[in-house]
Amino acid sequence: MSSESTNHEPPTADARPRRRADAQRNIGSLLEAAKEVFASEGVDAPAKEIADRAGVGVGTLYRHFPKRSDLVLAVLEHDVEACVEAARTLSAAEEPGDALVHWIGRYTDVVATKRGLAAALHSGDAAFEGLGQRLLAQLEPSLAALLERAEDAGAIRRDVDPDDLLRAVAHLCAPGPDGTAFSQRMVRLLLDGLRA
Amino acid sequence: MSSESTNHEPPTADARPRRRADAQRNIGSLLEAAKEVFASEGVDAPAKEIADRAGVGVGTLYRHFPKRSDLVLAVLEHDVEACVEAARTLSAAEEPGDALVHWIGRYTDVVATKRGLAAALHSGDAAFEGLGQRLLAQLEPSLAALLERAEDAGAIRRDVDPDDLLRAVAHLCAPGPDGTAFSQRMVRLLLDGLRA
DNA sequence: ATAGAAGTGGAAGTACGTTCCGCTTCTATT
DNA sequence: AATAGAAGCGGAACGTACTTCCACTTCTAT
Repeated sequence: MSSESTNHEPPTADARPRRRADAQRNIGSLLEAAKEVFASEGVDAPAKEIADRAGVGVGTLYRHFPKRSDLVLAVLEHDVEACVEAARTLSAAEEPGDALVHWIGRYTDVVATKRGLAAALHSGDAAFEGLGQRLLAQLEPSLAALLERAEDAGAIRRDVDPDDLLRAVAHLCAPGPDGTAFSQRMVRLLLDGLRA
Repeated sequence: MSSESTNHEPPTADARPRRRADAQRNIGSLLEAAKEVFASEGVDAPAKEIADRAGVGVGTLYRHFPKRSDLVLAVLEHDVEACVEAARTLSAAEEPGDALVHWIGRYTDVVATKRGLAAALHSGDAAFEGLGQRLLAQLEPSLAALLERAEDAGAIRRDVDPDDLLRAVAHLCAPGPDGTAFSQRMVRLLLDGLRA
């Protein structure tokens, strides 16, 4: 909980001169508060809860993050970047098949760990409009590269779409009575279905 | 849309003397209305919508179906029974492996067709408490029988839990941009993972 | 120091779920 | 057919949450 390095641009990032210092501070507080609240109550926790914990009014929350999905995405940014990075690292360090499996495992963890994320992704709720698309857009290239490499190595079949796979895993990550164990089992089963 | 044959017992069915005729009629109207509304707006449609369409007050809806899951389950009853029946029929008529695949296909249709059902099942929303458990309880024996037969025939691996499979398929059935096509594709992939 | 832009907070409007209870309708009984 | 009491009904009332809006505050460039 120290650095606020990432420069945030919720809406269109363009010819903005600069952002007032207090606004920047509030955005930081909101992100921190949201991370905590999301972890303990899920991504559909009341807006007031987050605003209160951040010490700002709800208006400020909505100003910076008009849709719930903006906030979720911002909180997830770090995880998503880590996934993209991991794809590079794994691809360089492991066999094509292993790299793929390990990366999927990591992605599974990210989604399964965020309480209510999987449900939110497919709730159809307007507040989460586009969340799935945006996550997909960021991760699709990473997975596509891993898949292609595995295909070329003959480790997996050739008819699997990266978007499909990302969506499927996200679906399977809804929390159940036995924590993430169920998710892990099912994702493994799905991966078995991938083999050539 | 003609017969109201099924005798409904939302709560505990026991030493109830009888049910007033108008109440029985209202329950019928509510089920019919709910089926229509669920189909067009999803299982989390506003309660008033359903009550209005049935021509009753919201109080009446809540009296007969205290939790949303009671209503959903009642509407699904017919589909669930058809699934149970299909398990018997398919098991008698087809090869073990084929029977399993066809049955899963049918189950997939049932879940994928109900707008919002998959999302509701894992929303964690209190209103849907126990819905998953109850559906699982009704369908588990059917699938267990099919699985065992397929296992004995050497068609599939032996480490698959019927509950897991039912839950996994239900998860995969959340509606996406391409209708049920995605669900079907993913379930097929999962089934490929099942092979011995 | 100051003008004006940027940002803030929370009240107000909206929507929906759920409960509660006075009133209506049914049914068993005579 | 009349009637008493049980069963059921409707919808107003209340609570919770989302979202918008604008008078007011705070910041920053000059």
